[in-house]
Amino acid sequence: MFDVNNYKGRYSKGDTEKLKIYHSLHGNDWKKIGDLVARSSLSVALKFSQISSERNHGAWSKAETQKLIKAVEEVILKKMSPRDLKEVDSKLQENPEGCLSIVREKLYRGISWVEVEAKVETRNWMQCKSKWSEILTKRMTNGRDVYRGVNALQAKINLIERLYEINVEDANEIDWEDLASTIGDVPPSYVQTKFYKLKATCVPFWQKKTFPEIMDYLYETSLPLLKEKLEKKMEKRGAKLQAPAAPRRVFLFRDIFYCDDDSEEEDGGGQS
DNA sequence: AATGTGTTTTAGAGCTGGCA
DNA sequence: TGCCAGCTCTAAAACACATT
Repeated sequence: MFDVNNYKGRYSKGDTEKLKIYHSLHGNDWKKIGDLVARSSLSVALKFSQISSERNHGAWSKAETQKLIKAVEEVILKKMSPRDLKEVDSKLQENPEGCLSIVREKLYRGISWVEVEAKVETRNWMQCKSKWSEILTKRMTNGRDVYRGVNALQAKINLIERLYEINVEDANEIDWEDLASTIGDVPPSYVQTKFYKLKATCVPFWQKKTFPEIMDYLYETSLPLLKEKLEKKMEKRGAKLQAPAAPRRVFLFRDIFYCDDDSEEEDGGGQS
């Protein structure tokens, strides 16, 4: 926070090349390297850990995706307390058809991403994390278009109204978990990114504004526009709104970690 | 201090709907 | 009908915060 070399933006090709060279010269002396490329020591250390392990780039292959799902499942199971595991075990006994359930938060909180990275092998932890939240969102909502067409409009409206209502002074007081319910049964990180997007596209100079200022703008200026837009669309063709699904407290293991590869191809509609 | 986890931004591909 | 503007999605980077 107090380092003038923070907030320097992305590393260019040349920057990363320099970083490699300096690392070969100075080893893990991040402070020195940071000085040389005018970045904070933290920044160069993180960047190097990303580039030192040669990882795949671009779209995920099917096999990789499978591997990731499996890895996340294993890591979550491993982390469960002995008591939880016992419970799982006894449930398995009385109901061998495997209706194991898992509490919601375990699906996205406290996952050790380095462990996942090690199991997936071809991607680094950051990539794994992004990809997982994408997969999870899809599986939690199982195929509903929570953020498409009129639903997207309604979701934005709900989001702004709810945020305005709770009236916090600072963005980090927001309970995203709670806010998620205005969109549907989605992970909190999903709402977060939607909100960032919203403010970035609707609010001019948002970077120079405080959170309450941003909220005021969204509520007073953007909200009416969104409502108008929604109305227009609704009457155009009797588009149907999907009420946001209520968040479930627990999920069935098999609903999240199934390993068919119907993830791509066609959406096939919801089966059983 | 290093490592691990969480949050916020950026970039760009790809789709969609309005309009010339 | 084809093009453009604006949108969402996907991927990943940068930074912040927490733990050990």
